[in-house]
Amino acid sequence: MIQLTRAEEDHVKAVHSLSAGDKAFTKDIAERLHTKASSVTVMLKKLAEKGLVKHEPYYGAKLTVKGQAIALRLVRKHRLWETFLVHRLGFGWDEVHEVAEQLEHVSSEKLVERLDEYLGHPAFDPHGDPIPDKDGKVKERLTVPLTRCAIGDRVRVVAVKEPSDTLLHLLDRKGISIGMLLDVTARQAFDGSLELREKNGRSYMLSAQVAEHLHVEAASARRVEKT
Amino acid sequence: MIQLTRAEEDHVKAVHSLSAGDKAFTKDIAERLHTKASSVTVMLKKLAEKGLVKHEPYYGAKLTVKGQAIALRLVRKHRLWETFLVHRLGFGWDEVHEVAEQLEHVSSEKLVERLDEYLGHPAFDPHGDPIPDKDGKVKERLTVPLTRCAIGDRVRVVAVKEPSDTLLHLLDRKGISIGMLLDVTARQAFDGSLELREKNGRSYMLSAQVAEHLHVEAASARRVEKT
DNA sequence: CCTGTTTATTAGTCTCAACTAATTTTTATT
DNA sequence: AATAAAAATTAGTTGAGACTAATAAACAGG
Repeated sequence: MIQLTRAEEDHVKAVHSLSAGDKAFTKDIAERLHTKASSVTVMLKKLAEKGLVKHEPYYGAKLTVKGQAIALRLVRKHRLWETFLVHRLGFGWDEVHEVAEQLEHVSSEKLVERLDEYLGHPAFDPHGDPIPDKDGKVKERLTVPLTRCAIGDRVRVVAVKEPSDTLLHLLDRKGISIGMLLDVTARQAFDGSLELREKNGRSYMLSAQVAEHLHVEAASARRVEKT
Repeated sequence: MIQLTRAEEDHVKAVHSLSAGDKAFTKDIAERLHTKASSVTVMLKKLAEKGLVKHEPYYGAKLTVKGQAIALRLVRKHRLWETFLVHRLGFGWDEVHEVAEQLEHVSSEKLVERLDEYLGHPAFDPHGDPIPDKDGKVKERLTVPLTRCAIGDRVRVVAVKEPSDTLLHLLDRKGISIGMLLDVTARQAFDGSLELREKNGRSYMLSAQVAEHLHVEAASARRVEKT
């Protein structure tokens, strides 16, 4: 198991999350890492030499199998730490990203496995994103953005995608959280905003922008997770 | 609160632990950090400019008040993490130093305070070393090396000083741990080795080298700690 | 008190990972 | 198709933090 520098790990992870199915582009990686395109190019060349990345100059980068494995281990660590921070230390879900970003670079196989065990092998993190297991396997779920739902649907909130601190803060304010069971009661024609109702009668108004980030599954589907 | 690099933090901590009361020497710092004296000199100059260290060339270094505060925060973090690893994740006390060394550099005020709370504000770490509180205060105890004890003394093991992995491993093998109540039953004239007996009748033989590292307090003194 | 040894410092080099500026390639627009 | 705009790469600097080699200061033994 090769030991990478922090910068190398950051780049591998960025390529991973920016190359959904396809390639990641230099500019986007630079933006993600708050760095410049030229620095990224150099790093991609280095990672290509190490066999972690396939880099086609001017056409983007994707991970090799080896790179994938490393990225998944980093994602695993990141999400386990987020889970720890929220479920054990009582952090708000809008406060954990930064810290987990640091913790994920601590290198100790044993630490990760013990932490996983301590948390009860959670399958999803506090934002609803799947946590890869020791072998990089993730529990897939069929989820759709709330915007895709029809009036009358009964759904369960299972994830917040691209969870910026401001979005999470807004959801906290409105009282929306992972696991909630909601009925879609109305959609405004003017702005696409949604009205939702909980079985206890409480109702919620969400803008289309917010609803786009909330992923749900049909309420009938049984939940897989429980941390 | 100035943000230091990892190397800077390591040097501050090294000066702290090597300058017990007095000064820390370049050579010793270098040895501690697995680096060379020349590198240390350069770093000391830098830390002196930042006002964290008083460096008298050729005569060693000591921390300023500012440097002290930083060192104590690092020690606090290190020992809290060690406690977490042992008491929550079930690590052996001989396995935690390396990992805590990494974790102590994670910078998040909130994380440290939450962790402290989660662990129940422990006053001592798994090796018996005191954990500075938020304000850098440590609970002092009057302890002596086991070698200083007389035949017939009843003592409680409270700390393992300079706990190398090999020493801790040996103690594990012999079944010696923090908190044990022991009677000093004999001392061999030939090599200074000690014989000790537990109230349950089990007896232990410890070499003088080992006994030197085991710090104890008179058994009558009530224990301060409980994690 | 001199001299060899130990310890520290200075000077100069190297690697990593960032940067800016200049150049090249691709893409988009007329 | 020509050219402007956008994106990527290359070249050359910089700073941090390590290193080696050379020099300087402090110390210890005779």
